[in-house]
Formats: sequence, C-alpha cells, structure tokens
Amino acid sequence: MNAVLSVADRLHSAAIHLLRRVRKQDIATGEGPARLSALSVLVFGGPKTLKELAAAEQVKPPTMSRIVSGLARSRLVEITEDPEDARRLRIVATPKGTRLLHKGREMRIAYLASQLERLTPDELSQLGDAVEILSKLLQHWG
Amino acid sequence: MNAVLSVADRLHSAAIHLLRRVRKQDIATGEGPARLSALSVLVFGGPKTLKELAAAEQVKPPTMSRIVSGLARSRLVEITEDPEDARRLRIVATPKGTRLLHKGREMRIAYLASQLERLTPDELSQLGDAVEILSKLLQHWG
DNA sequence: GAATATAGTTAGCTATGCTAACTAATTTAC
DNA sequence: GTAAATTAGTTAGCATAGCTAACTATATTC
Repeated sequence: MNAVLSVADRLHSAAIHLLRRVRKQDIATGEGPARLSALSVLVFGGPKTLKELAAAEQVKPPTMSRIVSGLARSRLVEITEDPEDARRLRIVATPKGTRLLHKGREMRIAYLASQLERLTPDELSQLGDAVEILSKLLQHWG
Repeated sequence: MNAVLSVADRLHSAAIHLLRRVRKQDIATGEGPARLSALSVLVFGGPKTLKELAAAEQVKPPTMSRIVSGLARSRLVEITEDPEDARRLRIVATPKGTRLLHKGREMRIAYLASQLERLTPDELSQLGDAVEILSKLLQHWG
C-alpha cells in the first residue's frame, strides 16, 4: 500500500475513535453533537436560513429541520420569519444558546487537551502542524 | 489560548468535517459506519467476544449486540459458541465480510486519498507522522 | 392567472447510542 | 454440593440523527 493510502486509512480510523471519545463530553451539555455543531455555525457565522444551515452541515433539509426544532425547544435558537420572503426562516442563536455552546466547547477542549498533555512538546508541535495542513485541505475539499 | 488548547480545538473540528465527507462513501457499501468499524476490528484483529468488541469500539454491550446482529443478518460475520464458556459468543468475520470491508475501505480510502493527493510529499509525510502520534495516543487514552 | 420553482415540514424508514431489567451460565462461598 | 454472586449477552424502550417521498405555502416566470 502506498503512502497516501496508508495515511488515508489511519487518518480515518483515528478520526472515528477520537470523536467517539469526545462525544461523551458533548452529552454532558444535554444536547447531541449534530445540534451542537449546527449551533456552532449560528454562533460563529451569524443568522442563517434552514437551507443555509443544512448546506453548512452537509445535511438534507428534513434533517436540519428536526435539529433546529430541538434547538428551538431548548430555547437555544430563535426562529423568525424573513420579512422579504415568507418561505424562509431566520434562525439565530439566543444568548442561552451562545453560552451553552461556549461551555460545551470548553469542556470538550479541556478534555481533549488533558489527553494531549501526555505528548512531548515536539509531538504536540508536529500534531499542530498536521492539523493545520488538514484544516486547509478540508476548506478546499473537492 | 495556549498551544494544547488550540490544537485540541482544531483537531476536533477537522475530525468532524472529515468524517462527514467520508460517511457518504461508507453508505455506498450498504452498511453504516458503526458496523464497518466493528467489522474492521474483526478482520484485522481476529475473532472477538461481544464484550471485547464493545470495548474496542467504546460502546455499551446492548449497542454492540445490535451491531453484530445486523452484521450477522447480512452474513458478514458468523457467531459460534465459545466451547469453554457457553455465555460467550465467538464472533468472526466471514469471507464475505472480509471482502466487503476491503471493498468499502478501498472506496473510502480512494476518496480520501484523492483529496490527500493535493498535498505536497512533504505535507503528506508530516500528516503521516502526526497520524501515527495520534493513533498511539488513542490506544493509551485515559 | 396558470405553471413552475423554491423553502420547509411531515411521515415513515433505518441506524446508533443509552439505561434498566431480564435470562443463562459460571464462579465463589459456605 | 448447593446457594449466592458475578458475568455475558439480550430485550424493551427511549432519544438523536440520517435518509427519501410526498405534502403545504409562498414566489417567480411565462
């Protein structure tokens, strides 16, 4: 197996297992990962329509419809009508939603960071560089 | 934000977005990601009991019980009794299961690899080293 | 004004995760 | 040598999250 295939394979496996670990932290916020991820788009990207949110999360509209319903039920987002087009929804994170997102993010990152502390400074630096490469790649994904 | 926190945050985000993309490839095999991941443990790690599989996949026994049922229904694994302890199941990948795993793995990896091809050889090598560090960290997770 | 296109929802399916409560088998304790 | 405790897995029941197909309501186009 050539180098590209080998890296691809192990990268996939590492990503799966990393997220399984982290998911347990997310659950402590009382909201699932799909909701937290959608909420994060709203908090950092501002108000969105349902279709925009679905596209940002790479999910179909009925799926996002349910995610948004859940967030609204927990008062983490607020839904208003678009004054220019009554078909559209304007979805905004509430202050409560923003607070919860930040809290969850802190918990998750603190947990991850506590594990990363085991690495040597050199390994951490290597990992940091690699994540940078990967993030850029994901931004320009084909 | 210090270096550890920053790496933790970006690593998490990259893992989420990477898997969202790859999930679509997995679906083409006709089996979900949890089943493929469990099957992979059997193919590369040999026969396992249900409890061992659950532990390897960081999932509770009832969850793994259903995953294994699904795999058995599709004839991707075979379940026999442990001759030494009738409470235990011995779960083995069938030849069909092994073939499907390799096929799915090829599709997924080919897709990932086609994206990784955009990296320079140097970047790829850095990413490979980092994945190695990460895999080891995940094995000895606290 | 009628046909078409677009935004979201609803209904209904599958898959994955959990806990609680169960059965069956083995081990331990007496 | 049997009763109690432990261990392996299953079943039932709940929630989240993904999908497609079919629907409603609004806008746009012809």
